[in-house]
Amino acid sequence: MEIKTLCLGILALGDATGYEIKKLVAEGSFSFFSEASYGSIYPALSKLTKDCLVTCKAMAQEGRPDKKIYSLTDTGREALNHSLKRAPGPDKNRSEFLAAVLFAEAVAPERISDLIEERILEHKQKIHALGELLETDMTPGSKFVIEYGISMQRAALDHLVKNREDFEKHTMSGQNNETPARTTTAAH
Amino acid sequence: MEIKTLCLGILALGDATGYEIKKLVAEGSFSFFSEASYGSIYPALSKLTKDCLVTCKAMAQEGRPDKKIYSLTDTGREALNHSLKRAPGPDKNRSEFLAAVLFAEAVAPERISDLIEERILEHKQKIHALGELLETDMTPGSKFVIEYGISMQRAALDHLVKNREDFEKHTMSGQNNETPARTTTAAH
DNA sequence: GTGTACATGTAAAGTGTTACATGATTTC
DNA sequence: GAAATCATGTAACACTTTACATGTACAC
Repeated sequence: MEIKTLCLGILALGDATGYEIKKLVAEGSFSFFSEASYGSIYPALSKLTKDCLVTCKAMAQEGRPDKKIYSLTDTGREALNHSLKRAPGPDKNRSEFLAAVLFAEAVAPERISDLIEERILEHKQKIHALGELLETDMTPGSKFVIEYGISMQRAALDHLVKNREDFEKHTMSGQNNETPARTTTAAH
Repeated sequence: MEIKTLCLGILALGDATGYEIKKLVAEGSFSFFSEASYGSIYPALSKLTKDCLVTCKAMAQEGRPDKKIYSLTDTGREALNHSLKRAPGPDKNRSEFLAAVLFAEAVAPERISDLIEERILEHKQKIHALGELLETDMTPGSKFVIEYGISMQRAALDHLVKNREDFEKHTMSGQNNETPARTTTAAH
């Protein structure tokens, strides 16, 4: 999902400033399945304004840049509607953790236990954080989505707790720190 | 995780060509938590070779470009080890599906049911595909990681099956296709 | 004969992040 | 007095994808 569509969609939920969009994406209902920095949001909003998909009202403020409140136009709503008709692209899940687990197996198996330990803590923290979000954030959609996030975090946590011992046992026995199993050609 | 580190790690599991790395990332143990195209892999391998983190043996072939088999050097192994010492960055989960659900709530609630229906099918297919992978792919690490993927897919599937009815009921009653609830300022 | 698998590589275009620039106000 | 919150914006850089370029060989 490109940032422009993301902004368009967020504005369909209500008027907002660039700053507020950033907060939603960083801490709100969007936090666990999207990302965007100011450096991408502000240009996106400018472009959308230029293309007449949103309008912008500048509100003067003292000691601060004007607050710019963006609203979706009818054209913008149509455009969003149009892009919702196509099936959403597949999820993109990038996990340095999982990669680290696979790599550590070959290069530093003694690291795996710590890796999993820390991960478990992170999941617990995230479940807690999402739980708190649930208390503020209340449209059926955000509720559904945040609860989805909680389900996923719990599933990851459960998997780690249930399978770590078995996995660690396997990697311990094979302690091959400096000489990994080299198969003919990459038969992983 | 940048592509260079990804290549380095994959080569720690065994020698491979760029083509094989691409396949691993597209269909193998890495498929559900990383991504990379030829356009990023080949340049990455060149750079790694230039920096002496990997070496490259060209194998002549008939009617095809030389097959270039890359191997990790000791320096490369050290570099990988070094980067494994830092805690892995947080996962990046981008989901057009979840965004579409949130946006559809405001703009086209009648679309939600289809969206979820298709999603359920996709999860079932992915669970099946990962199950098949399990039968070929067998180091404890890949097994652990693929089973992790299956757990996550199952959790998503379960969540959708269990919560869709309740959620759809809520969005149906509020049928606000053309006039979404506009709060003062983005209180989603 | 059509499509897929094999096999590498480059260039242009797209998309995004990071760091910088600016500065008041409020909370600890 | 230090740090966070509010508020916008640009420029340089990083990274990646897409499309192109170039073929052979085998399966259906």
